[in-house]
Amino acid sequence: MGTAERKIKEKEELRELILKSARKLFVENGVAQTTIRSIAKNIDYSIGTVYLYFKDKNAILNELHTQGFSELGRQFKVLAEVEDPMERLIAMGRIYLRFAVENPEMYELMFTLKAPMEVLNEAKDKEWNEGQSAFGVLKTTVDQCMARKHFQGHRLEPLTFMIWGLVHGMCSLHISDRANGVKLHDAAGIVQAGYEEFLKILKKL
Amino acid sequence: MGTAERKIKEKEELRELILKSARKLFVENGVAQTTIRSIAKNIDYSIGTVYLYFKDKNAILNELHTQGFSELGRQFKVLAEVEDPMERLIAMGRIYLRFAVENPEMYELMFTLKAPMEVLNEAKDKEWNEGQSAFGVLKTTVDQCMARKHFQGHRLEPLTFMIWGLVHGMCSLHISDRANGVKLHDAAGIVQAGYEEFLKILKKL
DNA sequence: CAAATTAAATGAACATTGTTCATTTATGCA
DNA sequence: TGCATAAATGAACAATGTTCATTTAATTTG
Repeated sequence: MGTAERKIKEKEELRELILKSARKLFVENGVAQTTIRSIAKNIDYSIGTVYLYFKDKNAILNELHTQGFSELGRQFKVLAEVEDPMERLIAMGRIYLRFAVENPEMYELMFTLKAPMEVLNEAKDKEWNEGQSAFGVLKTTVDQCMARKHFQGHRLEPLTFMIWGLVHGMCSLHISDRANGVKLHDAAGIVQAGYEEFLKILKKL
Repeated sequence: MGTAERKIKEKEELRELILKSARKLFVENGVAQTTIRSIAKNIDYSIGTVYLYFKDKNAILNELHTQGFSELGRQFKVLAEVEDPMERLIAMGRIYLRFAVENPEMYELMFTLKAPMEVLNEAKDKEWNEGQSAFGVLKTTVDQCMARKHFQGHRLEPLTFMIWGLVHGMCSLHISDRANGVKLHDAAGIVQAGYEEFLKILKKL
């Protein structure tokens, strides 16, 4: 069945095209400003066609949110070369920060917006795998740091959450425009500067 | 002119009524689910009346966002009694965390949602006073800690931003439903637990 | 106090959105 | 070529933010 295979491939290609278009518009104009109509228009298909490939707008958001985690994970790949877990932890934070600052719309989709998570809420027993595995990677690294006698007296899970929160919080304040009041630095600079302070603390732990 | 005064007061009262209704609906059903229509219906006025008192929906969001800062500021009042700046810093964090966990919708309005900030973007040279003064309070406390030889080798502004980010980040992850994957604790518990880890670190600085 | 003027309130109407679905068009097969 | 299936369409609906001509109420004035 050569034709059947081709059709499946074609369907997959259109699906990808929709996602690509959606993403482009998100990045250019923001998630809120991107409508199903604008996505459809962008690829010269009708509104209805988009709904043939995605249940609703949230499904698109969720898919892109997953793509975001794939990309962040890809950027994390270089960390495998870093032997020392503490160094790896530090490098991981840097990559995370850079990703957030360079891809604010994607970051919002991944860590802030409720919409992409509603897909999970609808289907019972669905879990946020992306987040859990990302958290798992961080936790493993922190655990390895602890094995080397760092973070003595700390509890693994809450400490990991705190570190995640620290990095996420600075990104989040920056992206939601709340870090503007801190004027001594350019918008993205304060995030980096804040991280440097964290590193000074890390050295002591 | 007694009548003129009364009219001004009446106008102010209806304005407050709209805000009160809006806030009630926000807290009950979430910001996204609260429409101008539902606000109007809730107080038995027409849609148009709401627009007589507020330019648009963002103006209502902005006003409530400001109310949120007033309330958080009120809760911070007890901190005046805490002499030691480090203790004060710790207590401030606790109050902040509790406020966020107890008032998630308000917190989102204050620190996450873009809409209430758009009011500022429209009018040039307007600043985010609420955020800046809140940041200022935190900065002053950190500065006093530094005067007592804590945080040696750190820079005031970036360190303050880092601490704010740390606390905000955990709240933000919790509220946006991203802390669910961390299963060993109940939803709000992980935020507290994370903060405890931060305190362990603080003791050493 | 009645008429006129001003202020306040109304809700129909519009534009924009997400979403659905009966209809049309294209495609693959006998 | 005709038929059955798949894909695509876009009109139409409901919900939303917003506007504005009209109505209603209140106040002032002669």
